[in-house]
Amino acid sequence: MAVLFRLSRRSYRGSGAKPGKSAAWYNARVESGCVAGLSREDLDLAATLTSGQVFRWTRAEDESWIGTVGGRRAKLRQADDGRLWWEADGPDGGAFIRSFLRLDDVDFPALAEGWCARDAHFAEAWARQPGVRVLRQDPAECFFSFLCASVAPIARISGMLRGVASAYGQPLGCVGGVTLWAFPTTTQLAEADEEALRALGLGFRARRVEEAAGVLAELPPETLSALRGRPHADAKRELMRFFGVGEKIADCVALFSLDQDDAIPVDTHVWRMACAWYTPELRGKSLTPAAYARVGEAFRDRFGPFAGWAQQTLFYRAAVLRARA
DNA sequence: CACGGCCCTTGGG
DNA sequence: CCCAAGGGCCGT
Repeated sequence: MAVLFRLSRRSYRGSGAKPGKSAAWYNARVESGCVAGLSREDLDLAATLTSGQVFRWTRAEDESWIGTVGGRRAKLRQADDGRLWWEADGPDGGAFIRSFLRLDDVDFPALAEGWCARDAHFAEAWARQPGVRVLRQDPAECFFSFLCASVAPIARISGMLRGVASAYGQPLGCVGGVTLWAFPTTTQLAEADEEALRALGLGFRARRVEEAAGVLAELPPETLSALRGRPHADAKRELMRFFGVGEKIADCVALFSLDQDDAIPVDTHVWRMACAWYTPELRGKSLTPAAYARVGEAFRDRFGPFAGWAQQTLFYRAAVLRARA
């Protein structure tokens, strides 16, 4: 594992020239299939893709969802009976989709049943919206997504990331009426300077993205994905070496892309719920590192090794459903 | 260690 | 028009 160094502000500034993206036709073989035996409790595709863990999926006119994962295009549609119809770039499109949705390694309804019996607040959130899974994202896209997510509503995060992808990522043509770009590689993203990123609406996040891309471009491409399987504390410490990455963002990356299912990202919503329900002794206090650790402990104590999944259902209720109300 | 000021912008009321 | 939005850093 390469050692990552937290950089101070880089003196070098790139030219800002955008990489050529004209002659990029993507010709991977498209595969298709169906995942049978899925219920709405196993997966609610629409809720999962709008739950604030991914930001570049769009709904097509035929109710299907179009997006990319790690440079592969995918089209997903969940039928009323729960079955999931998919199209994706090969090879092994079916395994690729199952991995993204974590269908093979997490029995979500079984976990939720236990949590409903144990926790009335989870039960209420689950009754309103079951099937909000935690995805296995591409670690690099997840990392930059949450670097852009500071103090921004989901709609704005989506706008920033679409801008970044279309400016610096590989064009992948049009699927179901939706124009797709791969999320830029760190090498491509390292071409962006702060000014260009600010022009895309990133605001104070522009410097953070520029510096992180510059660091990652000098490291092996698998640097972030190599954090999978590392102890949570180690992975978190590595991530927090980047300027702009604190505990919350590190936990988001760990949970949503590194299979760290017990990571608890403590944002304002989770903090409020914790103070109200799980850690009343923290009411009125500020979210210090000690308090942050205490909230994570309380969630893990209550929900166990997949506490991050419980957190996502509670977050969906507190943030997404409330925002729509 | 705890607290507050500050950073950018924009979607939505 | 105004506000709040899934933070983090840097001072005190």
